[in-house]
Amino acid sequence: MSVSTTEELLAKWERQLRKGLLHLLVLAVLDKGETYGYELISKLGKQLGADMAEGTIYPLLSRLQSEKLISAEWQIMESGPARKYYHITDAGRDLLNQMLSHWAHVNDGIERMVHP
Amino acid sequence: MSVSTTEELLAKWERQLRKGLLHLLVLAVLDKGETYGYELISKLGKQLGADMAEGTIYPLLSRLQSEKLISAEWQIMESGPARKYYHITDAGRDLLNQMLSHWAHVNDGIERMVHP
DNA sequence: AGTAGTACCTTGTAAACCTAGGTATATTAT
DNA sequence: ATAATATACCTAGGTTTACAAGGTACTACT
Repeated sequence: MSVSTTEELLAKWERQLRKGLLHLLVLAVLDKGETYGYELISKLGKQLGADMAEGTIYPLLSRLQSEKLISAEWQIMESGPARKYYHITDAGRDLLNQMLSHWAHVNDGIERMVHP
Repeated sequence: MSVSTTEELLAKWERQLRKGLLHLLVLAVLDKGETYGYELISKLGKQLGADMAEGTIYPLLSRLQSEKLISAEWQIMESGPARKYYHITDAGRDLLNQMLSHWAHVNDGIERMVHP
C-alpha cells in the first residue's frame, strides 16, 4: 500500500469536508427559493467548485424531507420530464440558522488557530 | 420512527462537519508546535467547543502518520505515563496550506450564498 | 488498598458521500 | 423513422470515519 500524493489526499479531504457542509448548503439554497434536484446539483457545483454526484444529492434530499426540514411536490412540465420541487420548512429554516451560527463559531476558531 | 428534534439534528450535523475539519485542525495545531494525543484532545475541545473522543483522535493520528503527514516519537516522562509526541512533516505542511486555501474558497462561497 | 488522573490503544456501529448502474421524457441529428 | 443527446429522477453497494465502549499501564493521594 503506497503513500498517496498530496493531490489525492486533498481531494479526499475536500470530499470529507463536503459531508458536513452539504446539509447547510442545500438548506441555504432552498432558503433563497424553491428549486429541484437537478438544478440544485449545478448550483452547488458552481458554489463548491466541484461537481456534485447525483447519487449524493438525491439521497440527501430524501433524508432532509423525511426529517421534515424540506417539503416536496411534483410539477408536470409542458416540455421535458417532471420535476420535484423542494421548499424549506420552518423547522429547516430554524436548523439552518443554528448551523450558520455554529459555522461562524468554528470559523472563528480556525482563524484564531491559524493566525494567533 | 419519529422525527428528531432540532437539537438532535444540529448535534448530528456538527459531528459530520467535524469529519472534514478534524484533519485541518490537527495539522494546524501541529504546525504551531509538537504535541501529544492527550493534550491535543483538550486543545481541540476548546477550539471546537465540544469534547473530542479519544476513539476519534488516536485513530486519526495513526492515519495521518501512515500518510506521512505527521511523524511521531515516544518520550519517557520523569513522572507519569510515556507520551507520543507528534510533529508535522513537510508534506503535512504542504497539505495544510492547500486545505486552508480551499477552506477560504468554500467560506467565500457560503458567504455569497447566505448574503447575496 | 483503592481511587483518580494521565496517557495510550482497539473493536464495532452508524452515517453519508460517491461510483455505477438504472428508468423515463423530450429534443435534435442522421 | 431512429439514434443520440439532454433533462430529470432514483437505488445498491463500497468506503471512509466519528464515536461509544471497552481495555492497558503508570503515578499520586488518601
